[in-house]
Amino acid sequence: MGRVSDAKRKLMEAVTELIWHGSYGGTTIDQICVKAGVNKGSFYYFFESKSDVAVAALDATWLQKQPELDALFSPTVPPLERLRNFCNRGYEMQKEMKCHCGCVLGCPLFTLGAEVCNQEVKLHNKIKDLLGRYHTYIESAIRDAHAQGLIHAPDAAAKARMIFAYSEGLMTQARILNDAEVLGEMAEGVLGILGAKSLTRKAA
Amino acid sequence: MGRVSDAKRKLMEAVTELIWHGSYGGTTIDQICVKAGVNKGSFYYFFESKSDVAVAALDATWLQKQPELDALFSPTVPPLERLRNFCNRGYEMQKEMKCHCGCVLGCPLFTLGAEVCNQEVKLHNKIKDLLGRYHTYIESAIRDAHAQGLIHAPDAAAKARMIFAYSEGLMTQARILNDAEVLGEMAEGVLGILGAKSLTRKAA
DNA sequence: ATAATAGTTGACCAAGTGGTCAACTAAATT
DNA sequence: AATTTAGTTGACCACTTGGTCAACTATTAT
Repeated sequence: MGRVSDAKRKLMEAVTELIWHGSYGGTTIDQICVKAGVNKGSFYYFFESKSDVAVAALDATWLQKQPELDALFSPTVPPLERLRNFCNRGYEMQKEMKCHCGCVLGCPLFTLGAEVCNQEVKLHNKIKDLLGRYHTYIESAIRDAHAQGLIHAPDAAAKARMIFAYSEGLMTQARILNDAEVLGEMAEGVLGILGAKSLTRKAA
Repeated sequence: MGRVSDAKRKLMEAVTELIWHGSYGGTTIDQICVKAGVNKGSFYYFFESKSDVAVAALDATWLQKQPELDALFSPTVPPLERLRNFCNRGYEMQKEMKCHCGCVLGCPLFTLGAEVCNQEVKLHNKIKDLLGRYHTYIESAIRDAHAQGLIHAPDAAAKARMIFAYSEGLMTQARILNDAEVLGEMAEGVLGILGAKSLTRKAA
């Protein structure tokens, strides 16, 4: 009933791209509207503010990515392979992005989280929530790997924190250097941190 | 000859604080002037733009920190101890900041670098330069540790990239979570990555 | 003293910002 | 065909932004 529209979706896509390519603070509502091809009046019909549309966009992106992550971290996949595939998927994605648009943009959650953590409470909380989910995937894979005797990691949570910091740090470095190739070592590095000597060799 | 002034220094201090607490994009020249207690006309007497003052501030901060880093990474200090001290110094600094102002702000170079990398060429280059210097300290410590037979790290550069990504990732996570305690594991984690089993035990 | 120099001031401008609104239009319901 | 509803439009506002400038003031060298 009433008119139908994809303006809301277009606005969320626009803000996602602008923030990822540039930054949150440097992105204006006007820019978002222009990029989405939507008038400002329509923006305020759907959203209250920039942080509002950003939160909505993160939610939408997550819903889109979750099935992919569930597949990657499926318990049917050997745990160390889950981690290796996760790393290599990140590597491939950034390589593709570099080809497509010339830019390596890293992990949008981590970069954005670091930017807004002292200014935008709602957005910050959403990011913490989503980053926590990634963390959960990693931790459960490590726990499984330990349970199956593939690695020695009695404190899976601690190892997960290490892997998480390392992978996000590497992603951010790739962004800063605009070089996807620094991610080529990620899977190896992660398995090395876990002490999975035998599995360190490549096996994409 | 002519009038003397500390406005330039006050402006650099102001921009440093504003960017570190908040973000580059969210900081305006007006804010910088207000915080520094300086008129806008004076701002443009000393600097051309926001990115200009930011670059100058980074340079000034580096000059201030360099002696401290030279001491930390002095060749007279056993190499693994250099790294442990470096990590623990970061930990202590962030803990102190949390007490002082309630905020854990992480590494300003890394956060800022991730924010501006696709927008501010000069600033971005300066940041890459400075981050590279940190990297150099780390790499040389690892090379020395290997040479002295303390660890097995024939590819010191690769290990340095890992340590760098891990430590910066952890710093950023501390910022996002506003929790300095995640940095408590840093020294241990770094030495673990280097395979320095015997030295993993604490010895601040 | 005076002239040269280094720095300050605050008014001013054009452009951009976030945000509002009443009038309008297209689809779905009855 | 009439009505309701969902979405669109673009003009409009007050405010902030980056940036300029001529007049002013404090310091130092001669």
